[in-house]
Amino acid sequence: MNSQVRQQGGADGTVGKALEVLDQVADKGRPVRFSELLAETSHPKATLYRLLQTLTNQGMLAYDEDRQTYAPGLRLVRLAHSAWRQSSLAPVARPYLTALAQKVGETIHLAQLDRGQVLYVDKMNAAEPIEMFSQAGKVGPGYCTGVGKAMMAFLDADDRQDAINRQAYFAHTPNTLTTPDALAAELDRIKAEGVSYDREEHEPGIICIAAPILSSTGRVIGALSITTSTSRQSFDGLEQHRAALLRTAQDIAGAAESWQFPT
Amino acid sequence: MNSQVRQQGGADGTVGKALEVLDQVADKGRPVRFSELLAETSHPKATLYRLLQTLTNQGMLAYDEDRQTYAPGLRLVRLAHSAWRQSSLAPVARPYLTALAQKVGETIHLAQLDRGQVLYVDKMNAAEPIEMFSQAGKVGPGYCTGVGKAMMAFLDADDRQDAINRQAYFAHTPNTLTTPDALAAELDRIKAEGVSYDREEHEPGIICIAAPILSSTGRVIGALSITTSTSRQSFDGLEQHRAALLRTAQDIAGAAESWQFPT
DNA sequence: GAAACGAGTTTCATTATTTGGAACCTGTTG
DNA sequence: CAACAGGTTCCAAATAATGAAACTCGTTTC
Repeated sequence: MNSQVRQQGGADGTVGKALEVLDQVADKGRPVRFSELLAETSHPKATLYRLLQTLTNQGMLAYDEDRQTYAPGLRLVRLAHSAWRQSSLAPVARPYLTALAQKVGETIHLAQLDRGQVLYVDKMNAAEPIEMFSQAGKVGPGYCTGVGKAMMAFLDADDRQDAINRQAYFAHTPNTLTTPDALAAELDRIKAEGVSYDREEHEPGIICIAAPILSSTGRVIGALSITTSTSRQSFDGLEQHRAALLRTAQDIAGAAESWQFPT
Repeated sequence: MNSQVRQQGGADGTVGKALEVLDQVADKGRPVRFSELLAETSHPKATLYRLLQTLTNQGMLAYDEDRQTYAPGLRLVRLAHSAWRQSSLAPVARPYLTALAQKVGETIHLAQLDRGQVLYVDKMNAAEPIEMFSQAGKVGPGYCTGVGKAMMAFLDADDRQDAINRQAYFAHTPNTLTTPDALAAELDRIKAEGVSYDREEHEPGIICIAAPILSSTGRVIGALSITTSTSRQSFDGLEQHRAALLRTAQDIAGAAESWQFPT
């Protein structure tokens, strides 16, 4: 039913269940009725009811009395504000992204890895002005995006295997890698080469070149990509930007390193 | 110690406690150590430890092994993406804000009420490009901001009283209203007049004019403000924008009304 | 207009989870 | 090397979550 990756393995207690419900509501992308959630969940009526009550009570969900629907609550927006500022690369990387976007004239994505999935934390659309949350916070698959593969390639063995296992391997296009083995092989190539490509593996006509952002100790902290469409640019065109991309990735890594919070 | 408003009255069960801890970490605004949290909380060591474990496990917190610190996790960013799109006025209001910002050439804020506090969901800075989460998600006090007072003024009796009770009444400036009675009186005036003002009540030199955004049934769904500084504009200058402000508020209300999700 | 229905809410004895004091690690400091 | 501080784990007692069933209340059906 859901071609996305499963995320929370084991439920840790009540909190885990509550957050699972929260995700369920959020994933819907629109206000949901109690019964709709009930149909999808394994929890009995009363349990689901109380979980929703608690979450609503806490402002994590908003309940529309008129329509009898639940939607993600504003408290999340408040919390995310902190999360974005602290745990994401975005604030630090902003200036570098801007510079790169202007230089290459293509769309730049900044992403981080969240449980095997790609979480876009910033986007720069050379031409148009920035779109807020409409882009930051979006998630995408790890196995068929440039940034996803770039980050996975540089994980250590355990985490890498874990990430490989979490993928959904849905064939979005004829070029999509659809087996763990194929992905693993591609990751090896990427690690050797230093950059990854999306060869229309996610959406037809969309290609990109991506590079990981690595800390001085070699840990993956994010990735950066230059995206374009086959109608605008050839693959060779992207290749031209390789140096600038790698340079920017390094710059961001450096900035992130030095800008650790004052303790 | 904390001059802000208390938010979650009673703890609902384990989930409530976990979210309380989450807030605590988020409010710090920087990575925190276990012991630092322990010192502030009433929970015993073991309990706090397990709550943090659970939250980290779930991706609501991120744990930095090297530094042994906790920070809000990326899962929040993902969730907030949904929340912002669904529960906030921002996506609908965007075009109207842009138009208004260009017309008046001042900073525009769009806010909603979250438990007596003002939550800014969008901002338009006529001149500069938009800053992402750095503005959206920010919270402010209700009793001494234009948008806060505008929203409170149009709540129904119960909610209004509740909101009045939740305020901290800290005297940020000599003009700040510091008693529930003074605030109530001001709210009456605002309700009669239709717009509210911030007369340097929050920050010296900063003034604004704000209007509520009301649904067709009269429910408060948000507020809108035009902000400037005394050095740039007089009070009368702001007054000039009253009509445009009210007009925009109405337009947004209309747009929000018709753009309810397809059920 | 009564009866059946569907969606949501509450009850209560049972069961499973959370609790927290204290003991236990483990790397640091005097 | 002993004392220590910041973390982590144990386990019996206390508490909170569970879920089948009963109950509202507003609709639809006969």
